[in-house]
Amino acid sequence: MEKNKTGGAKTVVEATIEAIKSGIFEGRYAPGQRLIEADLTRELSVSRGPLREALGRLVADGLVEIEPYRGAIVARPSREDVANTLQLREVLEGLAARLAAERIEIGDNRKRLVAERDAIAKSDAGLEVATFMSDNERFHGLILKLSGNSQLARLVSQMQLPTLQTAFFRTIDQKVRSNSLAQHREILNAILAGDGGAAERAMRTHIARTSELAKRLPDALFGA
Amino acid sequence: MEKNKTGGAKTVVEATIEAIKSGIFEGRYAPGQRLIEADLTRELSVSRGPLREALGRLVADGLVEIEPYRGAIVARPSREDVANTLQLREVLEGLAARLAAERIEIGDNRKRLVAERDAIAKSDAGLEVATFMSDNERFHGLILKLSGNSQLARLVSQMQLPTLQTAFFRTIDQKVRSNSLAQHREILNAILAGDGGAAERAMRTHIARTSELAKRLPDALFGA
DNA sequence: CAGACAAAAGTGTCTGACGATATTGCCCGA
DNA sequence: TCGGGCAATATCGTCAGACACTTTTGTCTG
Repeated sequence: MEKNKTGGAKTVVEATIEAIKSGIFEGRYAPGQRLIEADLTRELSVSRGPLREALGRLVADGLVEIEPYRGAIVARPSREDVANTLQLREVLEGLAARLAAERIEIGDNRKRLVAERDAIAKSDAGLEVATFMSDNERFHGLILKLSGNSQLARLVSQMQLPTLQTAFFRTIDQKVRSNSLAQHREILNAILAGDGGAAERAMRTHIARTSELAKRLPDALFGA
Repeated sequence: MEKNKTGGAKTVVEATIEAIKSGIFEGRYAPGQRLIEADLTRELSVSRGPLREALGRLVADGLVEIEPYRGAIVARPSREDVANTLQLREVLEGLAARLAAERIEIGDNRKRLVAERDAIAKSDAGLEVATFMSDNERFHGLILKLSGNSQLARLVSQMQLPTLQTAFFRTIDQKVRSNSLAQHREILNAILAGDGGAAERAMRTHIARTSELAKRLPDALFGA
């Protein structure tokens, strides 16, 4: 039925994937850094088999790159990759917003979205970067869920550019953040009003804004 | 073993992936069929390590599903999965067509597209199913390439529903096929004319048509 | 100082083994 | 006879050790 979630990873492979993922998210493994099997087997207490399987799956997720006989490194997307990825997220999340608006009366969709709106309103004031990041992720994730298209959620989750996210969110200041929240509210209201067109436009504008901000990141963060 | 096939897959893992993939494409492994490691190691002359790694990557590609302690089976997407996937391909390939039109004067894009138009014109007449399939794949692949967004090509290639493709193309008759070719020509001309809007609309219509056809597939092909 | 050669590091793969889990089929008592 | 329980089997998940191959590093010679 459902996939497993954070916490109860059953197999060693899954646990290993989670460990490496969190290492990348938390910045313990930096973009471009080599991931040497011998080290990882020691750190994570797994043998090479499951470890290699885990690395292989992370390649498919775009978090890791492998070159034959040279090993695995934490992925370092180029500027072009980032721009391309955000361009796709614009259309995909735009679609998600439109679908969510069209399905607002299905199940408890409206209730969940209202709850999200309240949550945003509450944390609006003095907001930490970490709070903003988790709020942001929850917001986008919710809309993908409400779109009713499970493939959509799966695909976008593969386009998170996780190796750059922390760096990205550190560069934007409070004004930009509250601006972003305002856009979230606008999207939310359009969805709650059942106005698919407006929701899609608002979401696309929101992500286009993000693309502009991403262009300002320093060169050092990007790869070939 | 020997030096191997198309493209030059270097490692055993890659060769194994190719072997299983082609097996699925050619229908030698049917949707829902169990893929037992012991059998595959014998058939492909690889050991379990690389084999498991290959299966893991195929999972990420959506061609195979793995349930712990129960093994791997060839993926059997549900009707809903198929509908969702095609909905996404509609927006993604629509975007690709638009971008391709906007970039028609870049590099040798126009030349490549003209060559494709000629190729289509030539094979138009008495067309085999196999010919149609490869023409179709080449056409869609070319437009993705010409879009200039490499992420786009990568993403769509993960949404091929390969386990259903052969079955799908067998169900459609000659009239539908030549109809499809006509749509291809329309898309092509819009791109060559540099009309992004028209190209996107034509492509979206084309894929929406495909969605309609997919709905007519028999229940037996789909999974939970 | 350059090029060649040797050592080291690290990956790719194989083999064999063992415990864990799921499935199958049999046995037994009600 | 029939359903539940229990062992046997099939298969997977993981480990450990070994060796070949490739890339990288380091050193030596001319």
